[in-house]
Amino acid sequence: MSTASGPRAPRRTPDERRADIARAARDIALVDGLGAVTMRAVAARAGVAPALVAHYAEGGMDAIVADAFAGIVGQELDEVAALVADAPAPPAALAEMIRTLAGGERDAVTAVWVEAWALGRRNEALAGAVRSQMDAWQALVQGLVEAGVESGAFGVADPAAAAWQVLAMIDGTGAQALVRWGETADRSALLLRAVEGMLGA
Amino acid sequence: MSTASGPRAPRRTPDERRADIARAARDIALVDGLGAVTMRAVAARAGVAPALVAHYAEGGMDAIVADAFAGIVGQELDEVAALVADAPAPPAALAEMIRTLAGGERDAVTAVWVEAWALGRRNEALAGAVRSQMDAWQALVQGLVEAGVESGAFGVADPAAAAWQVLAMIDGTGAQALVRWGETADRSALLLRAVEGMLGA
DNA sequence: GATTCTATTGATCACATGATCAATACTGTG
DNA sequence: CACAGTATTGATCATGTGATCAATAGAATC
Repeated sequence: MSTASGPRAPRRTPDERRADIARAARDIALVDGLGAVTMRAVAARAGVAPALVAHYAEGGMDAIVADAFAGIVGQELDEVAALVADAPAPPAALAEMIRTLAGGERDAVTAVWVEAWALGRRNEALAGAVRSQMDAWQALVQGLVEAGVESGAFGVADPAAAAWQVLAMIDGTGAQALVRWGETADRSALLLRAVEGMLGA
Repeated sequence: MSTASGPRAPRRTPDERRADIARAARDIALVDGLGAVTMRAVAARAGVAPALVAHYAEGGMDAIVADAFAGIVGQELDEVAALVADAPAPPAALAEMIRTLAGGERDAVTAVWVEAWALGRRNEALAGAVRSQMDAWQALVQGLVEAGVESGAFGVADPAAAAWQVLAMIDGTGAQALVRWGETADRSALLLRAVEGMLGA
């Protein structure tokens, strides 16, 4: 394989190329994990020479990995936020959120989360991105809890703490599922019941 | 550094040497993470040539990593089990368990857990070890919950499910703490309150 | 003391990683 | 069309990984 990369890639705008590379990095992270987001892997996926990836990686590979994480998780957050916004009421929104998060379709994203926690110890850019995304998630869930409290559907004294607990629960079950522990079948249903209990629904 | 490793290591029994290597692997995992448990790193720590580590690694490096994980987590389980056994009643045992797990003294072990979940995707031996340890933890917590239910301290319909939820909560908060998210000060207190709520204490 | 057994090592592969830099080939401008 | 600007590349470095194997050195046995 040496350093070959086929014919020369068509010339593109730096912004376009940057987008291509970022997209390739996200794809790889989802399929093979964040740890597989390597210079050569991204280059191959983007149909480009490894040196070009390095050229556009201003903060080094660490930055590309961090961006891939932020992109994947940010998109998931957007999708779930839309789901929550479309729900008729907080309880339904909560149910929908947990169903989509623990339904099994998003296991790849869960794996990215877990790997990000681990790799964040050695990649400060990634650690920062992880903290940002966690803040965003906290805000979303806290808003949902507050709406439920206001409508009388939830009975919780401290919405911020409750949101934090709900996220911990979701993250914990997600991590457990990564090694295929416990029955994945009704994972989402069990989780929903537990969270409803925590929120006094 | 090449391949130098100082003077020849004193000859030891295969069992002793195996124990030395395993110990070195555990030490490295606790300080620098499971991902740092490499042939050369273990060899250096054990004061031995890299080839000797390979010689004793019958299942390859993957097995050594898996053993390091099992050793670290197994010891933690033993310690917590002793704590639980010594507690006067289930509620006190629960409080003591959460205090020691989320107190901050065991962050290194938490990091090992999270890294094991991530690495378990590529290291089947490790994944197996992770599942075993999770089963053991589930058994411990479930026993604790059942004792509490029997004594009337906890009000829970399904102890197995409750144990699973408690562990998810602990794991989730631990993972979050890895990237230093949220106030670590009263982490243990918040977690205890949440878990008590889940158990109807 | 000589000999056998084996724990231990050095040297070396094959491969993968991130990174750098001069050289190349394309695009748009004059 | 000629030319300047720059996106893209090949080659190469330094480093790190797991693994293998013949050679060595030290202990136990006779």
